[in-house]
Amino acid sequence: MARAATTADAFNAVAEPRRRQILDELVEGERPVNDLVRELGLAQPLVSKHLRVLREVGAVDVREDGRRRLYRLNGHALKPIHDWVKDYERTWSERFDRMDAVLEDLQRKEEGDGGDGE
Amino acid sequence: MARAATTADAFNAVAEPRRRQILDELVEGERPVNDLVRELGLAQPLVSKHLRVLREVGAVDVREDGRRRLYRLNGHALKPIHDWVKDYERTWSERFDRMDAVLEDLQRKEEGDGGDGE
DNA sequence: TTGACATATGTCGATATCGGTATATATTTC
DNA sequence: GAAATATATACCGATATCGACATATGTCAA
Repeated sequence: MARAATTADAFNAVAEPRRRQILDELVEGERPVNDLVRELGLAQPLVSKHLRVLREVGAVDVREDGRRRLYRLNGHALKPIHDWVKDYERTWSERFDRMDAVLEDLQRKEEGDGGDGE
Repeated sequence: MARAATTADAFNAVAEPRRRQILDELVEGERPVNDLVRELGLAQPLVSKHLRVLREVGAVDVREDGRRRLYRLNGHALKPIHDWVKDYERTWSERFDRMDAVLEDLQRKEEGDGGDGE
């Protein structure tokens, strides 16, 4: 055994900088492959392959248009990533520190005058 | 040329399910390697290697404690991931759809009676 | 039909990665 | 000092991945 499956999930799909670039382009809207090739400055086959990976994890959808294929973003596939990192936000965000402070304050107050007037 | 650098950034570090597991354990607090070995059920050298990757991207810090090494989470390294994926949230979140509706509504109103009463 | 255009796929080479096993390097305990 | 414990590193094999190039497939235009 060696090297567990990788390209099969959103986390891996997005680990490739070029694939992130592609998604960033598609945020602007539907685009044919050739546009991406020009915008990223990559070889066409390479772009097609990256698109395949993105397609396989559901991050993009394709639509036929004559001899072109229009790729569209499907950000829903990225939700698991968002959900996962979200839980780590408290580690760096000061907002949480301040929220903690407020909560502590509240608790202290409640303990201090348990049930007093107002 | 082949296979661009990978394990060098947070996105790749986190693409490995086991490494995510390790981080998830460390959210609970500082832990020695052996605890992680037990909790993940992996071979010790493998855990050490994954920890090395996480260390190199700054996602964990180490502290010596006798013959043990205590690893601690440093979620700050995950911020770039959060920042990136955040922009895609609008793709799946209904909140944004409703916000768009409200904004459109406001705009329509403003255009409808440009500068009228009140 | 022929040729130009748009895209996907196949093959290949170089290399990175994961996991396993063995071993090195502390550090504590006896 | 010797044995035991905790962790890191080195090496190896299998395989996946990226990028390059060539080529297949499909569509439009003349």
